Amino acid sequence: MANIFDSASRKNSVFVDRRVFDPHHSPPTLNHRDTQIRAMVMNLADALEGHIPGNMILFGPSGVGKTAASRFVGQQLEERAQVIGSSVYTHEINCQHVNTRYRVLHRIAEGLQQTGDQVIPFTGWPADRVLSETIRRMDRQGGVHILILDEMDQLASRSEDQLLYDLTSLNVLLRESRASIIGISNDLGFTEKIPGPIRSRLSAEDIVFTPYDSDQLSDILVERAKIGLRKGAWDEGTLRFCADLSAKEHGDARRAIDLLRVSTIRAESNNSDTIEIEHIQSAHKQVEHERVIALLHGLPLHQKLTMTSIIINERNGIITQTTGTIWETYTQACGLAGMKPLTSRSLSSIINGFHSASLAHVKNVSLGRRGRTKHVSSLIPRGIDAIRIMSEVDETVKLAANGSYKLQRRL
DNA sequence: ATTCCACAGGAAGCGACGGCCC
DNA sequence: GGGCCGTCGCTTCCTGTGGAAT
Repeated sequence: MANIFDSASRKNSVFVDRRVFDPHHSPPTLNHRDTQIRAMVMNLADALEGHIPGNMILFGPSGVGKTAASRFVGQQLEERAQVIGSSVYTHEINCQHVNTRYRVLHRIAEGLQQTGDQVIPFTGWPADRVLSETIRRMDRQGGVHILILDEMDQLASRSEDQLLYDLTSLNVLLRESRASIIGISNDLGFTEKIPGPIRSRLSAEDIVFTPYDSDQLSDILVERAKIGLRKGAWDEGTLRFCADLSAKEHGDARRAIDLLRVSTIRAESNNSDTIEIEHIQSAHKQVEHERVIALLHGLPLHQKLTMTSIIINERNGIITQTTGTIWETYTQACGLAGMKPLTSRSLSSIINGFHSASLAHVKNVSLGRRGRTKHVSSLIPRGIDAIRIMSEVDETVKLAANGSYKLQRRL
């Protein structure tokens, strides 16, 4: 008797090893980042002799290998230290989530937890107590501690000055160990936001990562395909197409690899033994749609109402939307939904958030005597009914959208 | 050269909430 | 149980700003 899983059998899978397409996969070598890796190695070599390596900040947009490079160099450093009998420890912290003084110190201390140590609670202790416990544990371990702060700009933009002060003063407080910081940031100008005295204590070397071009992305994809895909299931021309598409849009290796992964799934579900251009094209559309739908679903209510207002304005033919026109529609929508609107200050921040998430194109413009404002247009791909998608998870959006669309049309 | 608009966006503070400590 | 601490999502207040209009 046939089994429902027969058709899903992976015997003839185009994949050989899916793990190489995992966003957290660390490749054994890192292509096209030799200059940056060399600069990091020169700095960190001091750690092997027990000296304090200089701090570093890795700059560059997302998916250009900053995190991968720091992880790769960190691993190699720890391995080398073990061989020559020296002590080096790396602590990787993603400041997007771990973004306060308390949490960052907590995370470092947690990594050095030993049996018999008091467990530090998620909240409740005075932050100074967490700091002294962290320092105690670092000293107990000895050696050199490399703190890798991914998305470090989150700390500067949240005025976590005290934390940056603590981290840059660690070597004054530590007796038996040393510490060094590797910051990772998308924002080139973020060090400008750090107060002068802390910036000079940090005195980090800047290492810049530029987006991958089409040739480089193509090399990266070929490397992954050699390990992750069945021989004969792909050719360099198809991967080249995938790389061109990604280079044109973002130069982000992570997204290019994901595009190849989805294209492979497409090929498999079409019972094709090989990945073809059309699989990449349809995967490309699918990836973008899925990204936008996930973002829309996850928006908090007032952000949904703001996005609804932008779309309603567009549907009503308002071509150049300003903060003011969005605010009008938004307050109207809130009224219909029986909600108290947020202030225009908050709306302005929400609109900026849409820009960062690539849900809207936002540009600051000056209209001379008619003031300064933003010009806003949605970046929701055609074929996605954003209001319907947001209404699916939030009845309030439906209520607000129906009413305000009619009202606007009467204007 | 000056005025003025419609905001931008930083800073401070508030209130609610969750958690720990004594 | 009350005090303390950290966090979050706001509001309020404020100063700054580009460039067309005067």
